[in-house]
Amino acid sequence: MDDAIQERLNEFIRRKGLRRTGQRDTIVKAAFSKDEHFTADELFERARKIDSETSRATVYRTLGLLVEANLLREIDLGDNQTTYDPNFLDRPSHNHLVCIDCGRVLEFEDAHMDLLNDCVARRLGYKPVRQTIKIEANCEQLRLKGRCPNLIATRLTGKRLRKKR
Amino acid sequence: MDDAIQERLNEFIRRKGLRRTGQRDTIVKAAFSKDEHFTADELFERARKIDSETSRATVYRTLGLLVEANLLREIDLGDNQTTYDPNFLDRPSHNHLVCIDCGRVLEFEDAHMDLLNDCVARRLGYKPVRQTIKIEANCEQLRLKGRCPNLIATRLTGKRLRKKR
DNA sequence: GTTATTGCAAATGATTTGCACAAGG
DNA sequence: CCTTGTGCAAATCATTTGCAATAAC
Repeated sequence: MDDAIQERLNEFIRRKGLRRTGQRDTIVKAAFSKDEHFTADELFERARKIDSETSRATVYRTLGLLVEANLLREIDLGDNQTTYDPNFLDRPSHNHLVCIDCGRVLEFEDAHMDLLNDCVARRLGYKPVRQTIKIEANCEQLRLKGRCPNLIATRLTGKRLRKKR
Repeated sequence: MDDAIQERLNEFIRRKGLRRTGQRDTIVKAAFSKDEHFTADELFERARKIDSETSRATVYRTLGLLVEANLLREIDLGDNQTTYDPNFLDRPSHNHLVCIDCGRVLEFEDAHMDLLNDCVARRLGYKPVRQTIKIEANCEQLRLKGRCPNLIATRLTGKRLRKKR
């Protein structure tokens, strides 16, 4: 996957008269090492493991570039920080379901949905550019059986249970 | 409209063992005086016109209550502050189209969309609680005719052209 | 009278920025 | 070289919170 990303980034960098640097390579590598969503701070931690000199400021600046180059997309998971989604290159129009119980985020795609949104926008006199759908939902398994493996895993790791701060 | 809101708020306040206060009445009046979306700061300004003693802290605390009571809903317009939508009592499942050109926000409802989201969530094993759709789009009028009345109005008032901070 | 509420100022936490130094082309 | 990139620490900005004074019930 890294090749396509590197190439798009190089192209973007060239077009804007910017420079390819070691720091940017490090941060890009960290960002696309998994297909998981991440926050600026999580990326900072990952990048530090590759190069411990990495600064938060550069992480933020590089995130800005990657979003502008359409390699990352900002999503809002309802905690008060921006989450970055590295999966829009592969699936350009996916959306998110956030489990209210455990905070788990599922991605889904639906062509009908895309089409419908497109129609709605046009009917209103607009040309749709981007659509964001977030479904917040409860886990059926938890509701019916009183337990949900994700919730248990979440509690164990303490990750992604980010409500309001 | 104010009656239904007051009643729901009173009920909520009673149920939680809270108190009805002059400040809360002021802020609620300010919040529901128009059907426009607003930010905490905009509400603070409005409330100040009714009672100049009003503090920002109380506005934030009251906003929290109103959201919890389902009288207001938080929406994310992509600037870095929470926007509050007072129109969910009337139209519980509406969504938003944000004009990329002028920042204007249009509300729309679509039953097919609701149904589709519902199906998608259930197929994934979840019971949908809330769904948020945001369409970002360009104004056709602006694109075709080179001008858009909203854009002009926006530029004149300087309001709602909030990009990133 | 208790307990919740308020205003103020200080604290917080994510993100941004100014600046002097370092590194790409 | 000349300009862009980087780390650091300080600055921002929306939002939250501790606390002493005040107001509901």
